[in-house]
Amino acid sequence: MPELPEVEVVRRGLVSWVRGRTITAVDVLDPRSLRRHALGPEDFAGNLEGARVLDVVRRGKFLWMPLADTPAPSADAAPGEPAPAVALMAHLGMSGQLLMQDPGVPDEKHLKVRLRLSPALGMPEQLRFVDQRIFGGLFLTSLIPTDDGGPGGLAETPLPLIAEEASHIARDPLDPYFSFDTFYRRLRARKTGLKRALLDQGLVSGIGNIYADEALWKARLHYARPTDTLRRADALRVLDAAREVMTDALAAGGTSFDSLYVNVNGASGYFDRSLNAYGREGQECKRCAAAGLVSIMRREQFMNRSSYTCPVCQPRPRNGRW
DNA sequence: AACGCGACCTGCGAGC
DNA sequence: TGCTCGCAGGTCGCGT
Repeated sequence: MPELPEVEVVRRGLVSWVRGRTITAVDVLDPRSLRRHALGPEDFAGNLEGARVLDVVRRGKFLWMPLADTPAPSADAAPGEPAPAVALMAHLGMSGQLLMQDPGVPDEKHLKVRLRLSPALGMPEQLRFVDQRIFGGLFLTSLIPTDDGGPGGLAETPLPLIAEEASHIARDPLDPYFSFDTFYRRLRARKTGLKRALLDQGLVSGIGNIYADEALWKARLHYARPTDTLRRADALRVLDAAREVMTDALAAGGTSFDSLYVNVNGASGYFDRSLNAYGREGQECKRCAAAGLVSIMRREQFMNRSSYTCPVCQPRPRNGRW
């Protein structure tokens, strides 16, 4: 669901509301949303109550809040040893939302976790995690040192620490520290199709099914194009396309078809009006139409999900070659 | 080691 | 009306 632009919209919204505030109470309404917190809901709540939120940072689609003043470290920690840095991690999965709400607002149908925050003038007092499909979730994670410059993303204060659970995630194309050379070298070493590689968060992060199709369309490349035959110019074109489409989507407040994808204030983005490939089965390819040609966008199953392509300007690679 | 599939969930609309 | 099916923007873990 939410891909990089949607998660970044949430991060930007959240940071102004929660930075510096203390979590005073935690209500876990559905423990399934804490599936990745191995120690259970009581441990989760107990460690959060009294903690202060230092920032909101992101790596790919993972979002986390480094915390201060978390309760005492575990009993087996050596005396005098500083408590390990801890963060509240959030992943929105396919349908997760993080919403700032006033206490009087009725519980959302799929409200899973409520964090009550210390009062602050003119600011909502609750941060709510709402998730219909429960593919997303919240959990606590350690922050571990990284030599790669920190979470990067578009964090205001990139720390030289990264959430352990996100340490396998590559940088995203909008990250100033993203290295095209590294990406291209690793891409060429793979024996797989281009779209599968674009969706691999360990190779390049933030791209999901919508923006992969948009970037491939823009770059005139087919999703099954073998990565080990990609020329540098092809890879650069599709990466630049991903960057453009995600930058535009970010400026529009993200893509959303319905109320499932909203910012922290509950508002939807407008980027769906700008989509050229995703969801356009049966409609004319806009680029072909502009050139006076008629070509109908098609939808195919790939990786158990839909892929939208123009049969004319994104021809399927033949016998493993271009 | 890397690839590719199935599992994890709920809800909606289409078709019968 | 009510059932079934297919579909939905992600990630992880397993088998090969």
